[in-house]
Parts: sequence; structure tokens; C-alpha cells
Amino acid sequence: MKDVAARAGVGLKTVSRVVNEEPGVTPDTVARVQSAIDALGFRRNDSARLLRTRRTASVGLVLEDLADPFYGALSRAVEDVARAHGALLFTGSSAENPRREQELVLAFCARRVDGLVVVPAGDDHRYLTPEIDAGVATVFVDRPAGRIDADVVLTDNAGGTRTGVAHLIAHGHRRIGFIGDQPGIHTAGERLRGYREAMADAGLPVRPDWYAMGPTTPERVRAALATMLSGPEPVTALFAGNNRVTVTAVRVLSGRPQPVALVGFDDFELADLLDPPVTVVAQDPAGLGRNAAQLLFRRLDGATSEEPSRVELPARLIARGSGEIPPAY
Amino acid sequence: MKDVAARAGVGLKTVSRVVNEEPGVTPDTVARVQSAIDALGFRRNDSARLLRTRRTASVGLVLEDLADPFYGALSRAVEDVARAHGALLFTGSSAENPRREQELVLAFCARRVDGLVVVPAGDDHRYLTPEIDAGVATVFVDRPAGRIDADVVLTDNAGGTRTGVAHLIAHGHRRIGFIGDQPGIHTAGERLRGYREAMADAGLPVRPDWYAMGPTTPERVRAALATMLSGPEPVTALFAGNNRVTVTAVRVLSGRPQPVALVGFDDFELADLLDPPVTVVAQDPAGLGRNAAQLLFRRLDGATSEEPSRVELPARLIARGSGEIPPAY
DNA sequence: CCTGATCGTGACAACGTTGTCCATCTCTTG
DNA sequence: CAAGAGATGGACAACGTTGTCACGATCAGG
Repeated sequence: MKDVAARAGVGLKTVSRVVNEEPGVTPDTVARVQSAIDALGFRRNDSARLLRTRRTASVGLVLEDLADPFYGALSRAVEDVARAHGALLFTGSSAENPRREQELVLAFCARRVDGLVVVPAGDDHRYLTPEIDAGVATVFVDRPAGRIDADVVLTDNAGGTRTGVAHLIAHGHRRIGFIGDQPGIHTAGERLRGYREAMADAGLPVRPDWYAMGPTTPERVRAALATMLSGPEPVTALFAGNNRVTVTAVRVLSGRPQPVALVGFDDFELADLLDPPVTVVAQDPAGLGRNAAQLLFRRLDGATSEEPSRVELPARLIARGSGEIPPAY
Repeated sequence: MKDVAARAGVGLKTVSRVVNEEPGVTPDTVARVQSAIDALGFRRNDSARLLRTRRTASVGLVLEDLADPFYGALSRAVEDVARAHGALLFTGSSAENPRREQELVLAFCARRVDGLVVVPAGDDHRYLTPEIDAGVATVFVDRPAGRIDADVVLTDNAGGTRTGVAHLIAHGHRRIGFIGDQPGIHTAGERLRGYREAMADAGLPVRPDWYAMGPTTPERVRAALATMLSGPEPVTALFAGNNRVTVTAVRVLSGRPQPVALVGFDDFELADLLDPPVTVVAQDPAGLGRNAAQLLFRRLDGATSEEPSRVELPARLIARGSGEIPPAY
């Protein structure tokens, strides 16, 4: 900038004014400065600018895994809202590791992002209190924050699951299995709760060997499913607690002679092309991201000292067939 | 930092030394400074630090759409490599819009990212020359840069397509269709070339109504496919130029009485569960991202004035069945 | 006890911007 | 023609760090 000023024969501040299109500069001077800028290939250093203005026009997004299509859609929605507000987006994957989540969040804070959108991996976010007090707007999404009171945007996991399980019950099932993710994960717990509630609402018992919680690796899902299907009171239907479970379940069930009804949480591409087409309870990942980002920018634009708000998005049953298979007696 | 220094009764620079764990500070002083830091909740401002040190420890990633699983996997790989090098990641989606690509790239450059990984949307990247000259390491991935000479990591699109088409030919097909993306997109052109080459290698003609290039919306794919299947010399097999085409083709073909063989470019989840299981030519999106990021950091770590390098990753045929359907005469 | 090396520390400038404030220059108006 | 107003431009400090250098204290060796 100094060089540009020298070459154009003007003061430093005048160059700044031209670059920022501030009023009060003769068209003639503007032209001179502009040509100096072009000649020198000058580009304003936004880092320095932002250091001075104390707004970084950037937000940080921490999620579990960028490679998961669910989070891909969520990220994209956050990005679009950020762009509309002129902000750039830092992203990072926590890989479901609380330490890594914290590292990422603190790294973003050290960069002085204006705000954070976090899919929490850990269950204790008190480490964020000083940052939030320092003015970093923070919105949690998909899962609530642990041990602190903060804005959060969620899917109605319990309600969605209730709907899905009720769908199976409506089609005659009484022995329904549930396979979910690790109990520490909030959404997994909520979905299990929804399953229990739906069963209770219908006056149905839940045997201990009808539900399994844990890492959703194919092996574990396969084993859990085998147990449910081979006990003294085998299940005739399964509710799959997330799409990895659903996919494995489809694989296992398609190899069995006796049909087993299936409803899964989370939609996935091609679900309608499988045989039978898979009924799901669909979340709206883009909606989660959009709402979270909008909430963030609302905070940033002034609504400072309001109470933390909690938004809950509905989950929607998409009946495609696999949930309507009658129980095999 | 000034406040910390005052509270600890030391100089500014000493605080800096403690924060950066530089040697040459008495343990006693360290303790005093540390307790002042804790008391004040001080966090170093990395923006300022990076302004001073002239390294931002961040890279920008511009791709087509974060919500596309292909790019999700690519991003994740870039992120992992970046993390290993202590860098943070800015991401942005160009939505296949050259203007937006340029805006994003220039915004990242204004933030003085150390490097850029770009999936180009436009076909003219001369606007990047000043930035590259200014020292921003740049690697293009998935598609080459337009009109400038730069590092690039690609999939062997033509070769992969040749393999896929040859697979169909090996199973007896002589009239093979090809539906690809818009001709302006480099990968689409390369895949068309591979198709032509494979046909020529086998001494087979290519009728004009056997291939179609354009936006890969379901309607267009449906129409193109209808044309190919209803002409005077209908195709008995189809090579689908990307996974959106493949998915639509599966939908259309599954509704037809006469089986049509299918091979698609790009793998997708559940391809093996469809009926028939879909044979694909699989790319390695994570490999693309990893290689691009590694190349980037190799440049950053010194290999400055080398020639631009070009890495080409193989595409791999995964035979699952749909490519082995014999021609219906 | 002196010398010179070593260690710990802090003052200062710099990174590249922008906000504040003041100086000048050119009009317009009485 | 004087004076005030408005336009235009620039000097300077500040944002929060780190690199450079110089200073004083401590310590080993002669």
C-alpha cells in the first residue's frame, strides 16, 4: 500500500480510501491510484485490515466428519448463509473426538472468528465459557452443548423415532428391535428414548435383547441383528438408529428368507431403488445448518444478551415399503 | 498481552516468550506469567501473530459443492493433510460458477492463505497469475487449470472410461451408448474421449445418436436414454459418464423389460445392493485430495521453483454384474 | 578481583491496515 | 475582497503480535 501511494504520488490514507471506495476522493486521484494498484498488482491484506477493524468476517464450523454426506449438506447450508453475510468459513472435522473438537474450536477462537457453529463431540463445553464471554457467538447443532447453556438447533430425534416405530406397530408388529449408536451420543440416546416411548404408548414390552447400542460398525450391527433374530422371541421388525445401521441392516436382511420390516433414521440416496424400498425417518441436514447459521448471524447482528434459544426441527416419515412388510409369525 | 505483562510485572516480550514456549525464561517468571494469563483468560490472537510472522498457517479449498459426497471425501482428505501440517482450512463452494470461484479464490488470497487447492469451475485462470507469483502455492485437483501452467492432480478419466467400455465390449456389446456431463467440463470431455477410443480400439463405429453430452438432470438423462434405446440401431449397453447419470439410468433401466448393460463412472454407496448390482469405474476422491494437499505442502516446504507437476491417479473397474449382462439381440 | 562469556529480560520497531484529526485548497457568498 | 464552508489529502497512532538488539546481572576462569 505504501508502494502504491508512492507510485501514485498520494498519501497512504488516500490509497486506503480508494480501495474501500470511500467518498471524498477526486475521480482523477482515484484513477491515478487505481492504475498504480494495477501496475503493482496490489491486493489489500485482509488479515491486517481485520486486525484493525476487529471483525474477521469469518466463522468456524466444527463437525464430525466432512466426508459424511449428512454433514456435507449441513456444511453447505452454513456456507451459503455465511456467504450471504459476507463471511468466510473455516471447517474442521472432530472425528467424534472431544480433544480434537476442543483443539479446533480453540484454534478458530485464536484466529478470532466472529462465530462458531459446532456439532459437539464431547459432553463438556465449559472450556468455551471464556470465549463466549469474550464475544464469540456460538451455536450448537445436531446435538446440544454439554454443561453450558447455549444456542442449539436440533432435530426432533425422539419424536421422529416414535413416528417411525409407530409406523411399524401400525403394520402389525409387536416385537420390534432397535439398533443405535453409542449411548454417549445425544442423538442416539434420544432415539432410544423415542423407541421406548412408542413401544410403551402401544402397551408393548421391550425385551433387553431387542435393543443394542454401540459403535455402528458393520460387524457389530450384524452381530446385534443376529441376536435379535435368533432369540426365543425374535423380532419381526427393526428400527435402525442411523443410516450406517440401516445400510448394514439392508445387507443382512436381504440375505434372509424370512422378510423383516425395516425403518431407518436418516434418509439416503437410492433408498427408493432397493428391494424393498427402504422406509426412513428423514432429517433435514441443510435445514439444521441453515437455521444454525441464521441464528448465529442474528446474534452477530446485535441480538446480544438474549436468552439462549433452542430450535427443534421435525423429522419426517417417508414410507417406501420396507416398513409395511407384515410380521412373519 | 500488555495487560498480562503488567499484571505479571514483566515486559511484553517476556509474555510472548512464555506463550510461545521459547527457551530462556526462568521457571519462576514463567509461573508468574502463566498465572496472570490464567487470571485474565488471555488467548493469543493468531491473526496478529500471523500478520507479524507472514505465515497464516491456513489453506483455502475451493470446490464445486461441499454437499456432494465426492467432494466431501476430497475435502476431508485435504483437511487431514492440512492438520498434519498445522494448518487450518477455509472451504468454499463455487457451484460450478466461474465468477464465484474467482471471488472465493481472491477472498482467500486477500486473507493471505499460504496455499490453495482448487477444483476449477472456469476455464481461464489467468487471474491467478499475480497471486501465484506473489507466492501463493496453488494446486488444481480433479480438473486442470485453464490457460495457466500449474500443479494438478487428476483421475485418469479417459483411461478409466476405456476400461469400462472395454468391459462392455468384452461381454459382447457392439452398440454402446454414452451419456456425459456438459462438454465444457474437462472430465466430461476426457471420458467421452475414452469412450471413443475404446470403441475405435475394438473397431466399432460410434453413431451420433449413441452419445449425448449436457447437464445431467434426470429429465435430460431420461430423454437421452430414450433416444438411444429407440433408434433404428438401439444400444444394448450404456456407459454413464458420472454418478448422477448412473443413478438416473438405474431408475430408467430397472423399469424396462429388456435388460440393458450398464457401467458408470464414479462409485457410490449401495451400488452393490441394487438389482443388478452396478458395475462402476471408481475414482478415489480421498486420494485426489490427499495427493493435492501433499503436493501443496511440498511446495510450501521449499520446493519452490520446480516445474509444475501433474499427477494422474488411476480409476479402477469394480465389476458387480450390471456390466456383464449380455446384449439383447 | 577483574574480564569476558552467558543468561535473562525488556525497549523498540515492524507487519499492513484503518480511524482520527488536522492542514490545505477551492469555491461560494456577503 | 474577506471569510466561511466544503472538499480533498496526509500525518500519526493504533490493532496485537514477534524479531532484533542492547542492557544488566550472574558466573567461571585467570
